[in-house]
Amino acid sequence: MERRHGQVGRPRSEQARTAVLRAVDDQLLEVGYAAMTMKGIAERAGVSRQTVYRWWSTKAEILFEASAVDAEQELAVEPTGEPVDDLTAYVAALVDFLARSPAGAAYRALLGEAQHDPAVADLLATKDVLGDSARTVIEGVLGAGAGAGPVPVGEATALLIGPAFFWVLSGRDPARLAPRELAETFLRELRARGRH
Amino acid sequence: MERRHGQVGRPRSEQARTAVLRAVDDQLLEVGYAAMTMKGIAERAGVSRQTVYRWWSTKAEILFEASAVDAEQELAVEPTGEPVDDLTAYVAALVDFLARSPAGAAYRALLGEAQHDPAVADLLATKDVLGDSARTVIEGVLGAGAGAGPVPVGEATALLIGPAFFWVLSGRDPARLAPRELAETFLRELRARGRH
Amino acid sequence: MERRHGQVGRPRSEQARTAVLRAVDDQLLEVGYAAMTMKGIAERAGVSRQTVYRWWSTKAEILFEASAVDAEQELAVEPTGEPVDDLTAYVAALVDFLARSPAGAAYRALLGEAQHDPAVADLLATKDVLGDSARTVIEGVLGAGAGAGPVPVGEATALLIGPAFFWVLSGRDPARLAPRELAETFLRELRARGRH
Amino acid sequence: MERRHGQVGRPRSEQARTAVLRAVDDQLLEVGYAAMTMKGIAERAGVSRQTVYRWWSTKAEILFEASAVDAEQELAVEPTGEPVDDLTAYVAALVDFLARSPAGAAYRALLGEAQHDPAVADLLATKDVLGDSARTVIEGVLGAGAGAGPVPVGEATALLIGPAFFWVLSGRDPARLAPRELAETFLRELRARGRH
DNA sequence: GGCTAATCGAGACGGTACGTCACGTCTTACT
DNA sequence: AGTAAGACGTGACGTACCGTCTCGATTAGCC
Repeated sequence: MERRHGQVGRPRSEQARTAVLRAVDDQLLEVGYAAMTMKGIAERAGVSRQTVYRWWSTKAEILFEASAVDAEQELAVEPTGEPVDDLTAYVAALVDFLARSPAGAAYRALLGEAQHDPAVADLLATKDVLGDSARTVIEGVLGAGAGAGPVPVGEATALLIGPAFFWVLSGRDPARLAPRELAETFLRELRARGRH
Repeated sequence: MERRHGQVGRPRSEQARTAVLRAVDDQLLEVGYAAMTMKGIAERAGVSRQTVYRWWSTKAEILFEASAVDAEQELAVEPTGEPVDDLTAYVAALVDFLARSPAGAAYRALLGEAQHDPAVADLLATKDVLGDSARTVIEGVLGAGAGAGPVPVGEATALLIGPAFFWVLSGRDPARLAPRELAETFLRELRARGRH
Repeated sequence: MERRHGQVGRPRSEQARTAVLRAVDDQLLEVGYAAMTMKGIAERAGVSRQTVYRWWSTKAEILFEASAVDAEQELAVEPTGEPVDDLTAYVAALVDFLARSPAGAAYRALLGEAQHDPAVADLLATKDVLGDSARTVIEGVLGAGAGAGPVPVGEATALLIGPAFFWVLSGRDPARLAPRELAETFLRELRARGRH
Repeated sequence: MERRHGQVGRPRSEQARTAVLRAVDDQLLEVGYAAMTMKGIAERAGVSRQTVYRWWSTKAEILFEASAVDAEQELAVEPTGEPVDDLTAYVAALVDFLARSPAGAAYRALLGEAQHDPAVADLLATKDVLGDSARTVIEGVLGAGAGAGPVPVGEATALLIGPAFFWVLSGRDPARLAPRELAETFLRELRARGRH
């Protein structure tokens, strides 16, 4: 009776899985997060409602799985060796992501839900997309181990991301944001604190 | 047939209005924004559902009306004449508001909704609670007309609010935030830009 | 605040009620009891599912309400003064009802359900359609107060109804049943017992 | 490669078959016919759902196979040579079967289903459990070939079974039934008709 | 004091999505 | 070929809230 290796029963349909992830992306753009329903996703994916529920509990979970990979890619910047340029590129990528990318729309929707739904907050807490990307850039600029310096990485992250984050989420025009100035401001502050 | 002045018919019940606003506040704390329903609000207020719909279209509208005044009060700081102290007090008030106050919970819920619901975004755009309070403080520190200086007020606002805003909304622990350091950082940057 | 007389709220829609009762009758004939669903009834009636559930809990309840009146009418026979004729007419009506009438099909379906669903059994127990009609006929033949005679009415009822009831429910051909013989048998037995 | 006689491949598991039949009996008593499901039977039997479906189409089929043998046994009475006693014993057995025996509960459930499900009606028509047992008793009393007498066996069967059958299926209390009186009534009628 | 008109409560209405359940079929690996 | 396991599409279940509607009752200004 015992089964030692290999899976038992019919294997999960990879086709169904990707169809759902694609459907949730489409639905987000077409009808928006609020109007998105489990039923609608299933129908759009050509998959039964039961199958959706078998693998995901909420639309937030599906959206998270569907957008996490994209988010990481869109927030990665190649280091050039020049701190100001790297930081500027990152801030620009951040604004693009938050304000213009589909994956960013998903992220904003989830972060919005997280403000009043603890389950979604927990979900987002499993992967700090913004914080991770910012830390990577900051450490690339300062050298690894920068967190041991005068500014803890967590706080530095907030200084770097905060202004752009607030700008976009409060509904301000992303075109009126100057990534290079934010990058320079951040660098200036790092150096100022270093002098103490 | 036309009536030029004065309303005809039974006047709106002020009692019903305040009961609804109170109910929406209570419900937010008790069940949270997501689980809040028009039906629940009506029942909690001891008012018919029709009456709620007669005066508000969505729970967001009610919540906005119920929390706007509180928000303004909680974000106002008395000027002391000492820039660092004023800014520190403001940042502290901001964190308290966002992370600990009921009115702040309402604001975060609405801002969250706004990320995926244009109607709520429009609603929030009618009153820039955070921006206005920040501008008041900044102008108090620099003197009015500071916006004409080297840093536009809008951008300065983002620099001041951004880090704390991101910190709280991304689910980080508000206790680990140092308002005074953020205030000093902000002041340093203002002066640095002034030297150009 | 107190309301002394008259109904409160929107009154129940008589149109919806009759549409549902009619729909359940139609569905029984068209798709049969087993394939009948609350959803199907609602759609057929042009009524929302919620409205059906508001007034009835199960399809059995609806069917019972829809067929009870018909059943009573179909089982009523006019007394002629001649016992054998009255009893024969009744048995004939009983066979017609059970084997050929829509209301009888409803009754058989409900009685069938009642064999394995206590809720339906309770429902049927609220109105003994067959027993009542038989008692009326028997008392018409013997004179009221016949129950005080040698044969309790309950038992007499079983003697009169039983054979035809078994015949139809066990799937035998109703055409091969001779109502007059059953009526004569019943009368003979009544007299035989009277002689003891 | 070809195999000429005997079956090819793994033979049907007798263990699985009996486990299913036992499970369906258990389930009938524990949860009742209505709440009995193919899934539940399979799990209870420790057998895969597919295996159940391979050998039976519906729960009615399984139940029929599981209870038919028991039914026959419970309705068989040993002849004593005394007509009244034999008939009385039979009626008593019939009432016990219908009202108190697990196999009888299965029979009632199936007969109930048959009232609104033609497939079940066909199934039951393959074996006239009640009719056969009654015919055996009647022929034992009258001598074989009794059907050629004044009362066709089919009709006699209905006279003998009908009252008790109606009594139980219409939900009346089986304890208030007098088997001996029904047996005597039946005998009286047989003799009365014989005199014509 | 009667009339008109808008509000209020209650609650029924048609909708639509929810999350669950059982159905009967299928696709694996194993025996 | 039979079996256990379990995913699949299907479709009804009963519930919840949506926003609208129809009632009777209430409360004001106006004639």
